[in-house]
Amino acid sequence: MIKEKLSLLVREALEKAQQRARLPLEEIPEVMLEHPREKAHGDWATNVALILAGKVKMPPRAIAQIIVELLDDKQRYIEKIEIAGPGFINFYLSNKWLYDVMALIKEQGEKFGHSNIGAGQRIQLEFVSANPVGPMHIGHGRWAAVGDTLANALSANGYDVEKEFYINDYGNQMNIFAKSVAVRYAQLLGQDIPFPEDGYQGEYIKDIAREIIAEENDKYLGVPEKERESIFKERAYKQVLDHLKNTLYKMGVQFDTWFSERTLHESSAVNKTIELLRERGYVYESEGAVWFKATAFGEDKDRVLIRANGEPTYFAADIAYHKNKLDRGFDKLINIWGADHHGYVGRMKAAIQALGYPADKLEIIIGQLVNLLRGGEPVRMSKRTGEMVTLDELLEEVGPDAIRFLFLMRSTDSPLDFDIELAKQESSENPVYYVQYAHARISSIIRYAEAEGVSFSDNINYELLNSKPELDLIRKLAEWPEVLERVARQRAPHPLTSYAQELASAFHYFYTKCRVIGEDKDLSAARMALCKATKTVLRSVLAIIGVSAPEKM
RNA sequence: GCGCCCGUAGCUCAGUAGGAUAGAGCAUCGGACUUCUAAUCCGAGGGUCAGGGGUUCGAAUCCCUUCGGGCGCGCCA
Repeated sequence: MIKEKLSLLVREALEKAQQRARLPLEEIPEVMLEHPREKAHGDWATNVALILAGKVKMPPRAIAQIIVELLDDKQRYIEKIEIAGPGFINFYLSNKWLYDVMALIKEQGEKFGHSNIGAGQRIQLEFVSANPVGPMHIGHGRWAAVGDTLANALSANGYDVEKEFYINDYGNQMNIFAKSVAVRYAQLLGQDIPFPEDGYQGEYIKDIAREIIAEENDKYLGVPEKERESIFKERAYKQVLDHLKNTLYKMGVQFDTWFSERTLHESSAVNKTIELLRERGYVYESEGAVWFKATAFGEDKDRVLIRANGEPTYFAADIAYHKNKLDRGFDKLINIWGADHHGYVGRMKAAIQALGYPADKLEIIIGQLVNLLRGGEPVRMSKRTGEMVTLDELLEEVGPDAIRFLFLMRSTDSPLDFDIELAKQESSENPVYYVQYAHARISSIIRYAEAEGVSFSDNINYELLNSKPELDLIRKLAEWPEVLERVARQRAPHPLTSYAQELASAFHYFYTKCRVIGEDKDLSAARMALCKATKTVLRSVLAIIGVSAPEKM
């Protein structure tokens, strides 16, 4: 891209300055290019002269002057260079490179902006991983949107990504779940028995019980309690899991792998992993329990792997799970966890190291939680009391496009206030519609041209695109590769929605200023090409965000 | 008490590796449709970047500290 080209040009100029002893340089620093905040300061700027000033003991503007003198722009992409302020070098690009971008978009289509910085690196991305004991809530929706979009962005940058859902289908919560269904079943069939204190109160538990009654009536009333619970556990589990998959499908999220925690216990992978850690010297017994020596890796406490009652902890299974992932040969594991799990990060990284891997083999993205509001009032949610708004209900009320877009607009470092009333009420002024509208408008122009029987030659004279709205729009298109790469590198999807809005805005502005289909055939052809290029990039952005690109609105 | 995240316009938030005059949307006010979609565009007002100190040519950004908010700190998952 142009950024790298400019950086290289400056570097070459510095090398020349070094050879000709114009600057007393020991080594050439990395040349950083950035977009100046002020458009009047050019398309790109570098502060390299300011950085060097201290080292070579010369005024920054004098250094900048030397760099500019020695800079050799063979491709003539630079229109003008200015030395400004304390010593910035500002580059004003020629229109030629913008027209080259247009040609590139036409040539590459929706692959424009994709890169190969991942170079086939295998990444395993684990996210959502909701417990299969109830419907997903809104917080899960945020991780679904963030994880899926991150996976898309990484793939577009040449990473080989696998999306995985870890099913916590083992342990006490499953038993409580089963018992809850069993009691509801009996109650619905007229038995007067109390509901367990720690049971799940949600209406969905009754729904599951009703379904069992509808299919098999009171067949299980005579079955011993233990056995009944065990049967119900499997039925209910399967049903909830199917439901989870369906909800995620509606969100547009599909996982490559669904990994069951149970299999780790059944295959004794958990025990084997503990033994492996023991061999490596990180396991000891105390107070009747088996402990992991997390303090060996700077943690403040050691952690229990097997309780005094002989049951392995969730943590033990999670270590086995991460070992399983590492054994599958991924270059990097990325987990997306809610902020309520952040205290868990240190010990998991300690475990990775105890298994013999560097800590950075595992990356953990901590996302802040979602606060659900309705008309400004907080909605308290609890799986135990069953008072909650499910992701399904939200999908029904607001729709997947708006949900994904709204969830991706904010940095995952910020807690997100999600007001249902607002999301519905604003739905016609929602940013997502603003972006989609730009796409629909372009489609409409294309339809109009077809209906009018207007045909364009393939030989497009891009130089006719020389007004401000046109050039601004092309400039915005040219930013796409930078945005996409940054999202992948920083593992942060939210710049995508900003970019989508900016691109839509640049198009809407162009649309009001420039008539596409008109008298001048050549100009019409060039503007149509610009519309199509914009459509291509918009589709690409929306595809990565996971939002539809409608032809009509 | 300790740890992580946050505090930027009336509201919700961006702000890329420390750069030049701190941005966007919503809200408010004022304009623009006889022409390819007005779910649009143009303009205006609005700020002690929570407070204080430090680092330097230069700080919303880095360091220290105070205040305020969220979340953790289980032989729960």
